[in-house]
This record gives sequence, C-alpha cells and structure tokens, in this order.
Amino acid sequence: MPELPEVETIARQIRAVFLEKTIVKVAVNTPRLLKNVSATEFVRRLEGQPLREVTRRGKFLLWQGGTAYPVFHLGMSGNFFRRREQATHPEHIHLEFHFADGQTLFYQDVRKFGKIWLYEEPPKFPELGVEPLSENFSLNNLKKLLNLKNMNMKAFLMDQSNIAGIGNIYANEILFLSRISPFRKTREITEKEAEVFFREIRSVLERAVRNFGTTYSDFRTVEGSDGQNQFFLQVYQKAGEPCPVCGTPIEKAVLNSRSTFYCPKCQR
DNA sequence: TCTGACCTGCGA
DNA sequence: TCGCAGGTCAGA
Repeated sequence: MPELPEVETIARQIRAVFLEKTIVKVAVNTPRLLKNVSATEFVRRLEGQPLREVTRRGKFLLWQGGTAYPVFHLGMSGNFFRRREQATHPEHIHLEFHFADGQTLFYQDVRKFGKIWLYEEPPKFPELGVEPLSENFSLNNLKKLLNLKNMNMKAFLMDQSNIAGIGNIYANEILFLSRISPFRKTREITEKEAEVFFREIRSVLERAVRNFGTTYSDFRTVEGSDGQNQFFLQVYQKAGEPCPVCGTPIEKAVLNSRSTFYCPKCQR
C-alpha cells in the first residue's frame, strides 16, 4: 500500500492533530512488529512524552516522542487511524497511542509486513537514495544515477537506494507518462528522455500527495476517508483497457516479480 | 538477478 | 479453492 504519497499524507494528518500532545499510554498488541526494542522498553520510552515531530523519509514515517525516535515502515498494509471505527480492520490493530486530550492513534496492519524501530537519536537512513520531492533531487544527479546502473527502468524506480519512496503503483505511472518502456535499460535512456523522466517523477508524486494518496483497496487516510489519486491513474491495474493516449490495449507483464502495466505502443 | 518467504483478505 | 495484492529481505 503505502508509497511516498500515502506516507506523506499520514505524516501530515498525524501532525495536524497530535503534534505537541502528550502520549499518556501506549499499548503494544503485537510485540513481534517491534524490531530493535522490546514492547516494555517501547512503552517505557514513549509514555509521558510529547509528540514533538512527525516526518517522512522515503516510505518511512519518523516520530520524535520526547527524546526517543520511533520509526515505522508500513509494509504492504500498514496504516494509522485516529479513531478505531475508522480502521478498515479494527481486529488487526497492533499499536495504540493514547493522548492526554483523550484521542487515540491506532496502528493497523492486516498482513503484518510493517516494522517498527525505536532509536535514541534521529536515524540517518544511509541506504536510502535521494528524496524525489526535495531540492537535492536534480536532473544532473538523475542522469548520473542512470548511467551508473545497469538495470531495467522499472527495477531502477523500485530500488529505494536510487530514489526513495516509489513503489509499484507510481513506478508504472511515471514510466507511462515518460513514454519509457519498463524493460528499457537505464544506460539506454537518452538525454531528452531523462529530462521528461525527471519531470514526471516529481509531477506524478506531487499530484498523488495533493490527492491524499491512492486508495486501491486498503489505504485510508488517518481520518478514515479514501485517497483520491486512484481517479488519476493511467495504467496501473488497467490491463486490457485502451491506452488513454493511443487506444492500444494496456498490457500486463511480470517484471522483477511485480505486476507491470504499460502501453506497448506509447512506451519505447 | 531472481525466487520464495513473510501474512491475511478478497474476488474470480 | 486459488491466485493475487501497494514491500522488503535472505538466500540460491
């Protein structure tokens, strides 16, 4: 589920409601989701602490709770809800953060692929590539990366050490709008194509953030409403439907063991 | 570089 | 009942 736009939406909504509020009680219902800390320690370090900051790096959600730094990776189905009844599967709520004003933030994860860590200082994520919506992401460094690698374009976009935050939905959409085949090798990309590719990476992700993410099956915002970006998808999950540009049926292939959707005519 | 494993729910 | 799903990681 959650790629950059969905995690960004969650971060913004948690900030809007819970920032500077004190966490009075933490419940860990599924301790095995905690990767570097025991449930007891997680609770001890966060109870009584104010939520100082909520940010995002790639697909990771970062909190500052007093002097501790919880980090969440939502896997395929992780999500946060402000009210239990807004959760799509309340029976799969693994963490509960009860705040001093009486509100609670619930972490739900049906498939339990999510992971949670607790750090004593802000984590650095040396393994992650550039933030595509930051000033550090430039056409020049994208061209350098493309030259450096020798992989297909779909795999390039999905590899978090190149660009952080892009998953299967947005990789498909970016390649379609860039008119680049998912099977092309990074080193074959021309100067002109790289320029379009660079522009579309930003524009696809920015649009999705503006639309509060894509609700394909599970994703809901913290407030329980659907994202709106699914109405803007051009190819993802549209196999057999006409390409919005040329009318050729969209094809589906498995590439790097992920479903890949593309127009065989428009994307070269 | 690729495959299977980790989980559960849902739709065909 | 089976195949598939937005992600990552270990191991071949």
